[in-house]
Amino acid sequence: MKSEQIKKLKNAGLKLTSSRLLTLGAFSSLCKPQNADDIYKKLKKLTGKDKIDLVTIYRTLTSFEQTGIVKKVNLQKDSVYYELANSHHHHIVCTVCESVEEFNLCGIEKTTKDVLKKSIKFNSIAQHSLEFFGVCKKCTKNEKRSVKKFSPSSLNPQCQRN
Amino acid sequence: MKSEQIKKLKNAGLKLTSSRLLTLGAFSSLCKPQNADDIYKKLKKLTGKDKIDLVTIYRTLTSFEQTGIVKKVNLQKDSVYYELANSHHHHIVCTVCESVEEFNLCGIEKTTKDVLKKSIKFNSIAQHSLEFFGVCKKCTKNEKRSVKKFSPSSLNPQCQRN
DNA sequence: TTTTTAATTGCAAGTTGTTTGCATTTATAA
DNA sequence: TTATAAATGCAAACAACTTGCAATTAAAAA
Repeated sequence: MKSEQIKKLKNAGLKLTSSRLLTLGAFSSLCKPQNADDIYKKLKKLTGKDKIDLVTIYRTLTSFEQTGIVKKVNLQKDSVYYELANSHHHHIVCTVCESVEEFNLCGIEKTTKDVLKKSIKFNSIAQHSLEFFGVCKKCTKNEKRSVKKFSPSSLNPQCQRN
Repeated sequence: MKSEQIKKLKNAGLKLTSSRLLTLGAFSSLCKPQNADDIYKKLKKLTGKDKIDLVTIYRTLTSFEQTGIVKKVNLQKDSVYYELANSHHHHIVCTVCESVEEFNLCGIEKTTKDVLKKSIKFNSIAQHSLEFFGVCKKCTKNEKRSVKKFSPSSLNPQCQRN
C-alpha cells in the first residue's frame, strides 16, 4: 500500500511534494532495483518532460532511505541501486550482461543469530545483504565466442539489461 | 601461500612486476577489506615514497580480480573494497562509524542450491555476497546524544575506522 | 482564506572515485 | 642480448554523486 509509505514521510516530518509522490510511484513491488538515473528517465518518459531534476531524485532517495521506505541493494555495479524496503528478496546478478534475477527464499535467520552470538562489537543486526553472482544461461552460451573475462561493469548486448 | 597467487598471475599471462608483488603484499589473510587508496597509503608508508601510482593500483586490483586473486566486498561504502579471494568470510558493518567486524560462519550452501533449483536464467553460481549491517555497541551507546540517522557514509570519530 | 515560515527544488558548480590515452619503462620470450 | 608486448606514470577525462544558493512551495499560523 502506498499510504503506509506516505505515513512514513509524514511521520518523519517530510513534506508531501509532487517529486516525492512521483518518485514513490516509480517503485513498485514488482520492479527490479533502480538507480537515480533509472528513475529520472522513467519519470521523464512518464511526465513527458523534465519535471524533476536528477539532483532532486538523489535527495529524495536519500530521504526515502532514511525514513525506511527504500533500501540500498548491492549489485556490484558502479551506481547505487534501491528497492522498496518492505520487499524482502535477493538477487542473482550476471557478471557478464548485468541482468538481474530475483529470488525470495533467504533462510539466513539462523546464521544471523549465530553471528550475533559470536560477535564482539555488535549486539543487533538491522539488515543484511545477500546477493549471488554468476554467468547467466544466455551469456554462458555466448561465452566460447567471447574472450571476455569477469568484469561486472561490462555490458553484453546479447542479454537485455536489468 | 603467496606462491599460489603468483602462479595465478603467471597462468593468466601477467608479468611479475614489483607493483604487483607490492600490492599482493598489502593483502594478508588477516587484514580487513581495503580499497585502492588504503593500499596506496599503505605502500607509500612502507616504501617510504610514492613508488606506485594510484592509477597502477586501480589497474592491479582489476587484474587481480579477473585472475581470481582478490574479490570485491560489498560494504555499502562509496568506494570498492577488496579482500583475498581465498578467504571465505563475511562482514558486519556499523552503519554509523563504518567499522567492520568479520565472521566466518556462512551456512548458505543450502540456500545456494535452492536458489539454483528455482532459477530460470542461471544454472550456476560463482560467488555470493553476504554482509550484515547494524549499529555497533560503541555507537549505540553514543546514540542518545547524537541525532544522526542511518547514513552509511557518515563517520563517527568515537569508533576507529575500518 | 491569506499570510508566514521553513522545507524543498532547480541550477550551476564542486567533489570523489575511477578510467583512459599516450609516451616511457620493464619483464620476459626469442 | 635484443626484441616485443605488457605495464607504468602522468595528465586529463569521466561518471556518480553532493553542495551552495536563490527561487518555489507545502503546510502551519493567523
